Amino acid sequence: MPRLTDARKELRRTQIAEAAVRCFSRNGMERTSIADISAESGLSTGSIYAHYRNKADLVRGAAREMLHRRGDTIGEYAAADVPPDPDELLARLTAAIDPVHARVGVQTWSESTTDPAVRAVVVDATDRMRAMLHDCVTAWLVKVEHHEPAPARELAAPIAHRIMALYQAELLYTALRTPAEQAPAEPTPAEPTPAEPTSAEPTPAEPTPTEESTR
Amino acid sequence: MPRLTDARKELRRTQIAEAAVRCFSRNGMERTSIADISAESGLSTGSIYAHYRNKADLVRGAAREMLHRRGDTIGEYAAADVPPDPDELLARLTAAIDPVHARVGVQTWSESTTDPAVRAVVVDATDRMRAMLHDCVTAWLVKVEHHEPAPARELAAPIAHRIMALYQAELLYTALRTPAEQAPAEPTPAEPTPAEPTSAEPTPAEPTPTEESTR
DNA sequence: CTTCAAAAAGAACGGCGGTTCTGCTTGTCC
DNA sequence: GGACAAGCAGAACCGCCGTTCTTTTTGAAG
Repeated sequence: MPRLTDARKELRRTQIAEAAVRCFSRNGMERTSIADISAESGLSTGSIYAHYRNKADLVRGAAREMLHRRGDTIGEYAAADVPPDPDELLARLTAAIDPVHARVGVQTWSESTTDPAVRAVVVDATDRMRAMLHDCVTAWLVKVEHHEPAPARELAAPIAHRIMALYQAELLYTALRTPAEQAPAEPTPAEPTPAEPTSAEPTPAEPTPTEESTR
Repeated sequence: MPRLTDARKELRRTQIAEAAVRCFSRNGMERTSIADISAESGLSTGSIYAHYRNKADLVRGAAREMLHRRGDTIGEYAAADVPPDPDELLARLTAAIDPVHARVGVQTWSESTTDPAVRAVVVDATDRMRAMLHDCVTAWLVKVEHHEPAPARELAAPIAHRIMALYQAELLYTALRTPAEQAPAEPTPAEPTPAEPTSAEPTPAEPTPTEESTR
């Protein structure tokens, strides 16, 4: 049966998921339409449904994709050969934060509030990452601080929990601080920007209010 | 001009805002329709628009309402006559967390990602609360630890920042841990629960997966 | 190279939901 | 207590968006 080869199919899925993440970062999950994701991914609306059952499934897939990618990135930063002390560890995690992922990450938390499937993904990723931090801190206690391995694991647990909490707060601050950037001007053939016909929102609101002040 | 008296009008606004918060807690902001809020508040769809210009305005109002209420609650807990030490302070803040507000709070963060007006509200509330913590910690340093007032304020800043971060993480954990409860069975005259006609979601998903495991 | 089912494109559909409109009702001011 | 603008209810409207259907293209297998 001539289907797409599994590798190619998986490629399509991540292609769509990554496009979705970019859209979410700009407009939020619920405000992003399938049409938006189609345009961003270069596919058509119909094709999306060949790879994801529906929008909820896509959201779940995109969340999983993003969290796994972030987990990998963080693993690299955190698991140096010589274990960093907790402050240094947190500093590295913080430095690795990508604003786009931070925004979508926070949106994912919000979605977890409502959708059990997304919550499962988020809770799993969180547990996974906390476990990694736990190992990391334990290694530091043993190799650098010369603790015994057994009590070290006990001591490491609350420290890892704390690092996790501070990291999540940092993620939130990044999401709040960074303004959502526009889509990178699609190469449309004509139309030299017809001077903004309508101002879109009936609520004028402050024109980008109090930018900095959370940190 | 016979309008409603200002007090009464404000009453309606908070009535609507509180109903909105309850709906948001159950279904999320975007999945909540104006009709839902109408039903919850006991008003009609048309009336809502006599008090809020549109849904975005309502969301902003509800967010402000909830954050102010939370700020007040926290102020009471935190500002005891004898200043608590940082650990005790955090413990009190944590104890005061209401699951409903936690969920809507996280949703508010997510909305800030997209809507500058909501972001302004959130950032303002955050700054306000951090300032309060700063005062609180400073008071503790001065009155209990017998520091000089001037350096105490310097010392208090990073501590307040940390307490804030840990509190926000705790808010997130509460939001992730607590399952969204159902609406409290409207007193509908007849219909003795006709055995759930359709299961609403095409994706069956796990029937409430891995409940606990985040903390 | 041919074949054939799957994948892709894009139009079409159906309904949900935000907003508005039309009378009826209420409460405030004189 | 009356009058009149407002609040209010509920129906009606309209556009958007998730999903599906139809047709065309693509690409793996023999």
